[in-house]
Amino acid sequence: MGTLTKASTNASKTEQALKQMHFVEDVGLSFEMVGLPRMAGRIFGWLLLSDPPHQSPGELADVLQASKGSISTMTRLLVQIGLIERISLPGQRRDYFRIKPHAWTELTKQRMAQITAFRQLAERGLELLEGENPQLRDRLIEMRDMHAFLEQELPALIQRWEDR
Amino acid sequence: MGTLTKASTNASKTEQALKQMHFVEDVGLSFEMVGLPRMAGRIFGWLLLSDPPHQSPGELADVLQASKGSISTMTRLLVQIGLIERISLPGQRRDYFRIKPHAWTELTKQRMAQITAFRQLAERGLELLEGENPQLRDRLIEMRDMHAFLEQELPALIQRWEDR
DNA sequence: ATCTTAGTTCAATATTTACTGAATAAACTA
DNA sequence: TAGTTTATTCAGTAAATATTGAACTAAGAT
Repeated sequence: MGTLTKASTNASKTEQALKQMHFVEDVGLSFEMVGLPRMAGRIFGWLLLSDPPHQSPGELADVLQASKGSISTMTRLLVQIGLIERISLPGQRRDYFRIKPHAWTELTKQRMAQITAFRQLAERGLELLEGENPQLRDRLIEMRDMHAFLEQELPALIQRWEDR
Repeated sequence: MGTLTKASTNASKTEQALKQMHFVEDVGLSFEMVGLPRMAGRIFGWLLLSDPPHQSPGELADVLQASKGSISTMTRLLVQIGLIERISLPGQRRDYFRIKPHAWTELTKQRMAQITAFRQLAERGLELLEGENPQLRDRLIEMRDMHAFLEQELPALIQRWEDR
């Protein structure tokens, strides 16, 4: 665990644990910035550091000092949006959660759905302004075209990432 | 205003107005999906359809049936994140709001900041796992690399859009 | 200068969202 | 089967956020 060689030359265990919890807290805040619940971020943050990488709901409730109910709800959400997955290990009794490999490409694909939604919205707007002064339509044309552009280009970008 | 030639062959004015309000409501919902206040979305939605494209706070409060305070707060927010701008017309008395040209590239740049934040978070995580089993570090390496990739590639993509 | 109209600020309120904890269910253990 | 452990559901509560409306400010009109 030591930063240098073996045991603790510098950071004590509790110091390290404190830094970890600070990290977890900050992931929570970042999730809020993106419109997701803070507790979902805390769970994700802990799963980024935990050893082993898979943790049971009980363990999560324990280290994050959250209720089981909260853990249950938030893991369900995280599974649903594709950031974590539920795994059941061979011999072991129950199941665990871990960060889904390629979680981030999942999230980007998620955003694609939003982009599509905005493009469709722009198209609905254009129907409403059908026959109107072209100047009035420009706003919506830009909105539609921009999102159509991203809809076309992002998958290629993701592909490049996956093939890297 | 008619969909076909001049006056109303089909949709009456109130029908049209209803559809417009439905559209405005849906933009509000879409904004919520992205983590912005619904009222900000309503304002933006109305500014996508309004004739003229610039509207005064009073007009906004009026059509959206919201309080002046709400309009004031939300226009401030929208200006701040770069989606709308305040304009003051030559002869006219006060100022108006309209959708900022290139509002959408602004928003995309905004998201760049989030991506940077996540990359930095991943790097902090890696420092915490320094010297640990490489398998444990993989999660954070993927997170860092993915965001670094986007940080590098998105500006080029936006550039291509602007040069189109 | 006074009146009128329009906009902003901010404290109070309403609404929404996150979180907890008790009750319930499910699954292994003995 | 009864007992133990662990997870889920859900109603209630706490906390955060959005929204209103009254008081204040500023600027044009008379």
